Amino acid sequence: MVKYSRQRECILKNLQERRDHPTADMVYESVRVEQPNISLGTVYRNLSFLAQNGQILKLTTGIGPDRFDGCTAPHIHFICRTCGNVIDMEDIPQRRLVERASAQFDGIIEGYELQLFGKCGECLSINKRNDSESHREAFRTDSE
Amino acid sequence: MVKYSRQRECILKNLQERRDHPTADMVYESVRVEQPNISLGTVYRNLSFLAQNGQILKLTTGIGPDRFDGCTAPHIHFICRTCGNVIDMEDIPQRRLVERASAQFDGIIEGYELQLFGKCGECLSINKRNDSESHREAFRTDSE
DNA sequence: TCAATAATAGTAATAGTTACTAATATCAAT
DNA sequence: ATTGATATTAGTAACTATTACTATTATTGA
Repeated sequence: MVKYSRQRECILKNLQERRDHPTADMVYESVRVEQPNISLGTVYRNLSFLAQNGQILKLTTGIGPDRFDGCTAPHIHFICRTCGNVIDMEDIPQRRLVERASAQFDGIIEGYELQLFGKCGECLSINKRNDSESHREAFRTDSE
Repeated sequence: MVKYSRQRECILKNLQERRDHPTADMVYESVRVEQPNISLGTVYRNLSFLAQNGQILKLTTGIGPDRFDGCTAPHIHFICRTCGNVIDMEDIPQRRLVERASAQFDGIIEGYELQLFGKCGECLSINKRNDSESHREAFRTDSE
């Protein structure tokens, strides 16, 4: 039996209002403005709950922590291998993919996930900037 | 400057000879037969190294630890949401996917990854077995 | 209003992975 | 073959992301 909770509603609303793909920790920091006493465990628990209910998406990118998406309409995710950010792209439907795959398989295919990898526009321009600067100064690290 | 190491060769050979998709720990246990003193850190370091060189694939499934694949020829991975195992499937090329995606984007798309999710044949039959047994006995947990 | 129990905050524990360091192995140049 | 530079290692510590635990609080149906 599922009971209402102010915290869960706040987490869902937060995800639906924003257009990025935050980590659990980013949601935590953001929701803390309205719910100062909310705990990180509650955020994780509710993100899992909401993802299992299909109200949000959980994205495992392989680069840093998992990310979450309040938009459940079909679309593709581009993942930047440099900064780890996720960028939404228009859906490009893969026609008959599941049928064709099922034909060579004795399990059940429930769905698929298509992720694009590469370098985002921002990381590209940082690259260019660093390249041109490298004539006059040493390599600049993240930590400064 | 890359230097030869017996350990790295052994890890690569192990992955190329097997047809499953082992975790780092599974590779470690397997390689330990020939290299009893190899350390888990060495396995992780070399798996990352080989993946970056394109000699093996690193698969982040979102279910349990990362998995590795010695077969770099294009093919699709099915991931069982119940047991986490990865099963190879024939390639179903996504024609013009990257071109179409690039058109709406200012970054660089280097590649894509298509993963199918569902329930593998083995987990399906365990389900059926449990269903029919449930008439006579209580639910059997993993831990016994 | 009350009892049952779902959900929480806060914290501890865990899994997977990476970082560190002194010792060892590789390899190009003697 | 010997040497020196340095890549790689084993072993261990540290870290990050996530889950589990527990006493307390909130929700809800009766």
